[in-house]
Amino acid sequence: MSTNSLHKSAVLGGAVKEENKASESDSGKKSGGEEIHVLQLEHKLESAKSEMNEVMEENQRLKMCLNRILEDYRTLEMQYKDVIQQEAKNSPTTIPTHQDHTEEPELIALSLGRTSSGNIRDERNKMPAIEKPDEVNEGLTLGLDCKLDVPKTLSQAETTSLNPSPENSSEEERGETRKNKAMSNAGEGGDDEILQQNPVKRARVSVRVRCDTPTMNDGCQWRKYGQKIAKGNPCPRAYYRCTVAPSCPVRKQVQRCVEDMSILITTYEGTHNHPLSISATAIASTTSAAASMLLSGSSTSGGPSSSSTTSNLNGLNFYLSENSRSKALLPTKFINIVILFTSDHHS
DNA sequence: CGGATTTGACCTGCGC
DNA sequence: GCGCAGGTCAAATCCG
Repeated sequence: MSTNSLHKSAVLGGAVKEENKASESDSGKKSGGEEIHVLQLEHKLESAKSEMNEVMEENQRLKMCLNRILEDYRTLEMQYKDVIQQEAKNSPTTIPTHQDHTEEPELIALSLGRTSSGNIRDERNKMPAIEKPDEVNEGLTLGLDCKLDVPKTLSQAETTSLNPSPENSSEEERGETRKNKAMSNAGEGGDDEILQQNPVKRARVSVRVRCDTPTMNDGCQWRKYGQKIAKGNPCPRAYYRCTVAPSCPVRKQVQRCVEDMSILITTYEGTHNHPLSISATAIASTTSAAASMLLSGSSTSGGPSSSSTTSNLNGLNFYLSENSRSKALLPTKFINIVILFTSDHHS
């Protein structure tokens, strides 16, 4: 995970040495009239050193982050196995298999890690057909992929179409305009139709960071596609779309907090269907871990309809809340997970 | 000149 | 049914 950063620091270190050599040889040959040049080189050396230190610090943070995630994963894995064993003991004939978790009502499932994108079909494709190689889709993609599973009454065919897999989510990204969706709502089955028929809830992760820059550098490439003045907040809300991969369904909203203008609220929606950069992976995995922790807690204490759950993990404050439109003016199809960065963890 | 951003118009969902 | 607000589109504009 952090090997690229390590490599980066190694390369940086090499560059520093090179410059150091150069400055030494220069100072030996040249006269005092070129001291300015030597000073410039020393200045560069200092800046390179500080940059290297920053990279090393980032490496340390990423390592710690990875360790935390691995620990969480192992803990959850153990708990999962225990639950399986207990359920198998209690009612071995009636308990559904856990691969088929769609039969458990109100269960929130969060996937972290490999996502099998399946076949990205290209019906009604208006965008340039950029065929993604399978190995990209099968690569390690870290992202938030949360869903509320549907009640038992739904058929298997329906439940399989519910999963917000990249196949489904990418369908939104095939250049299909909302106009076309509206026109096709009566006939063809699109995401919106599915969502209307079935109460699938996608996760939205809000990251609140004290940040002076217009946007938080999260390692991804984004393209702005809209801006709105939201009610109750004079600061405009900007809408961004991930442009790392042409079919990536991930979007984010960026808005300043109305109470504290120095706080930047970045809301991520969707799952990346492409490999992420190191810093992006760190953020995605952190949010996923937080969401996993919170969702698992809330699902056992009354389900996601409960108002909110708060927790703390290594200096990060998390709370999970399902926004109802009347309260937060957000679509009810989303579960909103808010992450407060109380320390300067933003990249 | 191509890609990114801006911005007004339009669509959709929800509450009354 | 109407109005409002959020979200998206796409033409115009900007910028490197």
